[in-house]
Parts: sequence; C-alpha cells; structure tokens
Amino acid sequence: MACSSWINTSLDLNINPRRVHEEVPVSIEKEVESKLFSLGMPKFNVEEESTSDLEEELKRVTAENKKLSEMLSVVCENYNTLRNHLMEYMRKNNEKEVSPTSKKRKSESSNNNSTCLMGTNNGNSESSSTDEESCKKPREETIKAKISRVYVRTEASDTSLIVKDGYQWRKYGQKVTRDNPCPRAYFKCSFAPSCPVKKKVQRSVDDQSVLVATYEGEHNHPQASQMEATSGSGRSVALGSVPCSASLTSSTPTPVTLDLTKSKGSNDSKSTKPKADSPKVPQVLVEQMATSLTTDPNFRAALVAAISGRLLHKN
DNA sequence: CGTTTTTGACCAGCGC
DNA sequence: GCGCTGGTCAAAAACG
Repeated sequence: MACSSWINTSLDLNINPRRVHEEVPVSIEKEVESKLFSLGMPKFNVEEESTSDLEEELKRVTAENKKLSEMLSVVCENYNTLRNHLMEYMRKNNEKEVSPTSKKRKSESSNNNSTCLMGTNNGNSESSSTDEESCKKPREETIKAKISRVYVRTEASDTSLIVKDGYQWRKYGQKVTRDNPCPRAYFKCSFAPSCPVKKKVQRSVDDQSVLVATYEGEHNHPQASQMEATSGSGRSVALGSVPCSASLTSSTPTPVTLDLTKSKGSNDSKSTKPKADSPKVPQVLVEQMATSLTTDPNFRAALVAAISGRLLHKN
C-alpha cells in the first residue's frame, strides 16, 4: 500500500514545546529531559516559567486531550454510520441482482466483483473487503453467508495455502480447479464447532505469490488469538506461518480497505459477538492515525508537555 | 491416542 | 441425459 494513500491525520495543535514545570528539582528535571531527549524529543527550555503559565498550559493540554478524544469518537461514529450505509447499499444491490432462480454457482460468479486487495504485515494485520450475501444451495440455505475475498501476498516459493487471520481452521479438502493450475484448499473454522465459516484459499493466477482467501459466513465467536490473549488458557492455535511481505501492489486507489466479514449484522443472531471480534479496519485506521500522530512534532511536543507535567506534578 | 491433513470418491449444479 | 466442474465427505495417513 502506497504511503500516498495514507490519511493525513495530522493535527495542528500549535503546542509550544518549551513549557515545563519550573519548580521541579534540577535532578528530576534533567532526568526527564534526558529520557525524553533519548526518545528523540526536542530538548526544551525550562527557564523563566511561572506556575500560572504552567497551569494554563496544563489546562490547555487537557482541553486538547479531551478534544482529541471527542474527535476520535466522532471518527468512530462516522465509520460505523458509513459502514451501515455500505451494508444497506450492498444488500439492496444484492436483492436486485440475485434472481429467485439463481443457484449456487451463479452466486459465486456474481461474487467476483466484490473483491478487494489487502496488505499484510508479516501476516499479522490484514483487512478484508466487501462482502455479499449469496444464495446457497438448499442444505445451506439456513446460512445467509457473507462472502468476502482477501488477498495476501506471500513468498512465491511458499507452497502452503495458509492465511494467517487470527482464526483456527481445519482443512477438509483440496481441489485443482479448471481456471487455475494451483490447487484450491478448503477450510472450516474449527475453533468453535458451531461456527459456520468456511474459507477457500488459492493462489492467484496472475501472481503466484498472492493468496486469494475467500471467506463465507460470519464467525460466531471471537478470534482464536484474542481468546487466547484474554483467557490465557487457550490451547496453542495454529495461525499459520506464512511469511508475508509487508506490501501488496495494488491498483486500487482506496486507501483503507474495510473488513465487513466481521461486521455485526443488524438482524443477525450472531450479532451478539464479543467486542473482541471487532473489525480490523479500525485497527488499520488507528495505526495510521497513531503513526501520523507520533510523527507529528506538534503532537509529540504536546505529549512531552503532558507527560512531563504529570511526572513533575507527582513529585 | 487424539487431532489434523491428505486424497480419492461422491454429489449436485450447470451447460450443451 | 451426459459430461464437466466445484464443493464436500470420509477413510487413511501423518503428526504431536
């Protein structure tokens, strides 16, 4: 993913980094300074500051902190609203396209336009894409499967068809399909016995180093890795060991891809998923924002001021 | 010994 | 109806 696609979340906070508490003992002050300086923070002038100035500064930083929190809330709200709109739109679109007589394979072919590219970072971060409800064959009609497609770049020499996505999968079949010489692997979610999610993984015809993972259905449980992290007693989970490159060449101009596979359907009984199963896209967004913020000198200065202010107040 | 993977067989949808 | 194809099953093998 090109850096040019990154969202500029830089906040012009106009913080003056110079301000630091004056009444602090010199030893503590120097300690803080040296630590911050070792972190790449600018060393600031601490001379001739009055207490009132510092209190004012602290108030201002607190207010900005509050404002940032509010902005983040707004961003999250906007995201949820946008996602709901997208879901609504796609559902309406699907109702138009899928005729009552459409069958299994037609649903798959109509699914081809719901693809999206994603980048991976050593297989740990990934986002998926658009999804689409499909008309399944009779015995699967009870499952209104949501289908999404995920592209994962791996080592071209790696022949395994493992996509590390935080869930535990059991392979139940492999087939060589007509349009692709590379075999397609079929996986079922094995973390929860009742989980209906299936996954197909196949190498891309165009680029053998790209794995195409197609997900069907929605997980009715949190991610295995997250369950482990929270419970601390989960058994070892095979998440795959595919070394993925951090970048994925994409012609898609979309800067952020949405993971709607884990979106909570409004009328779905599975919507009562734990929060741990939240979409990964916000995480991507958060990472971008975090990166942007941490590289923003203004923000860093504000952070330094806030931290040092707190440290010094405690002393 | 329990779990997972492999792999050939089987089934169902689709086009002709 | 027949052949092709994708998807699933299930027994055997492999693995920890």
